[in-house]
Amino acid sequence: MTPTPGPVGAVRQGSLRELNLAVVLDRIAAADRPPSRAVLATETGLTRATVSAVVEDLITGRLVTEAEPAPRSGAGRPARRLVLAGNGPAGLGLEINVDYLAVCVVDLAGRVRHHTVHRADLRPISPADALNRLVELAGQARAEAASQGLTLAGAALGVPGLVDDAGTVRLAPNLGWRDVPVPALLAALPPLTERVDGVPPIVVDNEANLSALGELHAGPGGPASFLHISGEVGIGAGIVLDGDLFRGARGWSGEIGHIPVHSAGRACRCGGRGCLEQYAGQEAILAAAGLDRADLPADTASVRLAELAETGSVDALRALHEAGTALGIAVASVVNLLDLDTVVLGGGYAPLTPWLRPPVLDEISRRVLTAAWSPVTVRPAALGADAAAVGAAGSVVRRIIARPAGWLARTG
Amino acid sequence: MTPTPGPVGAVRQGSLRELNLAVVLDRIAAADRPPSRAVLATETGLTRATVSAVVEDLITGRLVTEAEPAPRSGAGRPARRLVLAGNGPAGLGLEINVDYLAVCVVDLAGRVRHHTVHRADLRPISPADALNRLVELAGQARAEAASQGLTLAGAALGVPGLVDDAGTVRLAPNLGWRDVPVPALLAALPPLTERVDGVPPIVVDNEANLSALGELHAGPGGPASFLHISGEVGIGAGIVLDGDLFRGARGWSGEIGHIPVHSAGRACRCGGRGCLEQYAGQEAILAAAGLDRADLPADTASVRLAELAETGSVDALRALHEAGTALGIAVASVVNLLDLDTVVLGGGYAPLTPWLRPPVLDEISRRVLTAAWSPVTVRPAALGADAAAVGAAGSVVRRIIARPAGWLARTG
DNA sequence: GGCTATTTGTTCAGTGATTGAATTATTTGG
DNA sequence: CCAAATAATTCAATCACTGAACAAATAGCC
Repeated sequence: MTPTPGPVGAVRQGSLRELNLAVVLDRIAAADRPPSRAVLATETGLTRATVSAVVEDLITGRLVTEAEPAPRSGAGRPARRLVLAGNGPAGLGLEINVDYLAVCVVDLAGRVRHHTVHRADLRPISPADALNRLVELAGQARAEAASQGLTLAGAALGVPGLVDDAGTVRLAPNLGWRDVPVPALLAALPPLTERVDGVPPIVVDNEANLSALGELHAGPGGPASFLHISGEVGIGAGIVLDGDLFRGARGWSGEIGHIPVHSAGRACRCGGRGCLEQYAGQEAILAAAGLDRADLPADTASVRLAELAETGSVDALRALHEAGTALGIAVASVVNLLDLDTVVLGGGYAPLTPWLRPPVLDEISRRVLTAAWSPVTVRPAALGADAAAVGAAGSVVRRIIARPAGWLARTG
Repeated sequence: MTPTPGPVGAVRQGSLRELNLAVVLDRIAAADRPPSRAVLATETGLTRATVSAVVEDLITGRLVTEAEPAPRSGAGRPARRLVLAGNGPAGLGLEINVDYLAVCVVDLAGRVRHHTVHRADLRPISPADALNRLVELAGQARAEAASQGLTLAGAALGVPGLVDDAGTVRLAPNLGWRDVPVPALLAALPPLTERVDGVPPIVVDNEANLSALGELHAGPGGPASFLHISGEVGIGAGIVLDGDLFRGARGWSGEIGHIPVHSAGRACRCGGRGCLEQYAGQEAILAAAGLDRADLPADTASVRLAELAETGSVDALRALHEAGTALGIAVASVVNLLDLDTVVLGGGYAPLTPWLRPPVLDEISRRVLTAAWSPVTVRPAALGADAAAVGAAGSVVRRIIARPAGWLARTG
């Protein structure tokens, strides 16, 4: 409704080039086919001369390269198509979860160039030890990246808990962490990445947020606004609005697990009654399906459930229907509030989508006033269990794409 | 967390000045005391020379004027303080509600320069007739504005219902409207305002959205993110995130009335059970307090309730407590989801805040995980019943402040 | 009153990035 | 082989910001 270009900071003379670098690079990143300079010029409204100058900066800065020429189409000089560089900066993505550590490297184009998962129950060991193990894995990733010609331009770490502005993990219940000053614990270690702009070498964030970011950049043509729900032991959500992750006033948005769905229902550890988590959390679903959680590692639980449902297990189907209904009630509230048109089921929910989707859609159509005019899409996440780590690495490269001048100023 | 300046469109040569006009004007508008050119320069990071040039453009465009010099403070040449012009463009705000029409004129500085309320039950008459009456009032407002030296630069109309992108009122249940093409009905009438940029002369929007906008710009130092709840016959909410109204994918955000608060509770006309509206809607509160709605006009209901509560009426107090509890349950879900730190009670809720706030805060502290670290403020709306009309007019002038180049290009 | 320090606002040559037209480069089709 | 078509570059002109110098206006001090 408002097509304003939206200025925020003052625009100095130098910012002009700075802004256009970002505009052109973003265009190259968002295009579904590699654009030529001429196409970029018409799309952005800049002159071909300007685009050429901007692109030259991007190429010398190793952010963009010229791709193979396309097969000939019409007359005229063939276009030199531009793609994001595969040998420029890359992002290091880290994840600490209850029973595994994950590390990955993602290049500018969003390709996963390296990926390691280290399974281990992290609850018994101290945060410092967990971080040390992670750093070890990260070191290997760094070497691997270097051998592929990539430069690590930053790192992001996803944790299953609340993180404050300083990067301290205030509370990660399932991990047993409380007030863990991650940046301080990492400061003693040799830096993993180049330092670009004023951004700290490692950004710590909630894993639900990072998973949503991963989903946002997974494909070229996804929706600009959606709700990404991570169904793990707890239920977290990442909210993407207009192509940006919405973090809330303090970065603690997305706590969806305690929306009341059955008000006089089961007591929840949060103090309320009938919270979503009590019906659609992993433990609740497993219990309803008659499975003992101790029998299976957390990360295989949803796969096991999917298998059971596939074979027609009545208990499993009923458990999933109940969970889907609860989820649908909560999602309907969110959709009513934010008018989203897409809901993505991620984390443990992804493989269960075929069974969760019908009751969720059912509750939405019943409770969302506007659903009659505009249907809501419910679909599984494009990224699998690695969404958080991949999203973390992706957030690093997205920062460069959003603000290439910082990277270009790195050396000169 | 992300201090990116955030470019969206390409920046052409001329855009540079365009952007800086917006930056400087926004700064003048947001300042709590009229700033001098020198102050603006240090605040924005621009040179004093640039600021002088930009300010000159703004002054010749009648957007800014020089205020009375401040009482002398220190040494040096006295500053020439800049304020938003009181004789430049102004916004026309219109509101159609169940039992009144409202029209107001707001100048650039946000001052209400003209205000009329016309009481009449609009349910019996046709939308076309209602709009004709409104246009008549608007004509008077236009004349009044002209006599004060103001130029109407646009109009916005608030309606209690769902509005689509084209300005059609898809559904306004309490008004009995369905698919009313407001712009087409108004097109036959002489234009009320100047045409600036590409914006249609009258923008139609939901009244809850406009009320939230009004609240956003009511004071100079309000919070950047908050939830504004309009408690009328229905319950609507406007969501302000980072200083911008969040409209959702289709402009239908804020439908908070049907969040389930007592899942096995009263049946709601939406098809669900235990919806918020069934416990905190105007009719529900009145019924619980033992009042007959037919006895009192809708717009006096909440005042009457406040009087009763003041005198200690047990029924009224119990009704308000029950409503506040239901509201608190719903608000807690929203705060968990969006991590907001401020909730504004507007519309009919505003005068009832003293009684609603305690149960609302109670539910929040019980249900919001992060409330322990960061308290949530619950306060009454700064604007009274006129919030929607004032917010509508304010949205017009805010558009000019956000994009002054459009106004300046109007003549030359 | 006159002088100095101080702050504000303006002037002006200089610079950087964009602009638009002209030019070069490279291919298809006749 | 030439004309048409499209892509990319070159270059003088232009526009807005920059930085420093300068003019304006006031308070404090002798």
